[in-house]
Amino acid sequence: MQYEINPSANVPIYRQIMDQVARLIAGGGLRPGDDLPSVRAVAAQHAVNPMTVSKAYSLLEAQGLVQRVRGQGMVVAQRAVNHARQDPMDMLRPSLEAAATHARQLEIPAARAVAEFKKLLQGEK
Amino acid sequence: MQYEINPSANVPIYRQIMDQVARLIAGGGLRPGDDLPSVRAVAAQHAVNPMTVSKAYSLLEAQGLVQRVRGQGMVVAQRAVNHARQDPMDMLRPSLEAAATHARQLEIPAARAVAEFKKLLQGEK
DNA sequence: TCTAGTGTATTATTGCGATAATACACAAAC
DNA sequence: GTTTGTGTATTATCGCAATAATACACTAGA
Repeated sequence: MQYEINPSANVPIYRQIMDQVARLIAGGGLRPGDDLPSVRAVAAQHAVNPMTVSKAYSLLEAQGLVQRVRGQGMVVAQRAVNHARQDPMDMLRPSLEAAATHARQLEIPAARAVAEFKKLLQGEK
Repeated sequence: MQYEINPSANVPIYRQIMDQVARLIAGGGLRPGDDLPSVRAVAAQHAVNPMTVSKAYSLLEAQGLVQRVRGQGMVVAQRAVNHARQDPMDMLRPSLEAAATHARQLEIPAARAVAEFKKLLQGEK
């Protein structure tokens, strides 16, 4: 597993990690019992401070999505799926709304925006 | 004119303003010579500090998108359109890419994501 | 001229995200 | 038992975003 982290994004790193884990659990890419990448591994791969990763994991644990196994690591909680929102679409909608707002401000025709979106969805699978 | 500002977003307020103005100019919603909402008006409407709005305007001026008319206000620069990216789609793509990534992580079928995107584009026009 | 309306400079303060460098408690493997 | 690998607590520092409260320079209009 590998996180997609953008240090220069306007979204805090610890939040990028949290959101990705939450989506992967909701989507099924991460299942109860699965291990999460270790704090140090993530920190090294992305040149990020370990405490930043730890912060993300701690908050995920507080949300009940992840459990800490002492001396071993972080594991997706058994009840994580229940804690995830019922409809994954509810987690996607904010991103779609943002894109729709931007398209409107840019006065890009809906058809063109949709076409480009399709291309991006299919292309990088 | 009215900005859409989300104080609780993870994007800085001054950046939200900047991005909106840039998109409106690129899209044609704001044309050279048009007035921007006054610093104090925006600050009052959104319960935001005037200096935060001023910061956004100053940076937009540094980018050449906007000009300051002393004692009067901010005006969209004549050459603003040239300074805007050639293809507005280039300004939209990042949002679409983010949404596509999220859809993939949530394992939402492309067809469903596209359908929801269409709905959002048409619905709130 | 006076008033109201522009944007801005100034100074100080608050909170958050992130880093750095250690050190600790724990578990699995050899 | 020592080593290696988990996550975490601690303390301090840094930079940025935002606020607060004034004060200034300028312009348009009554």
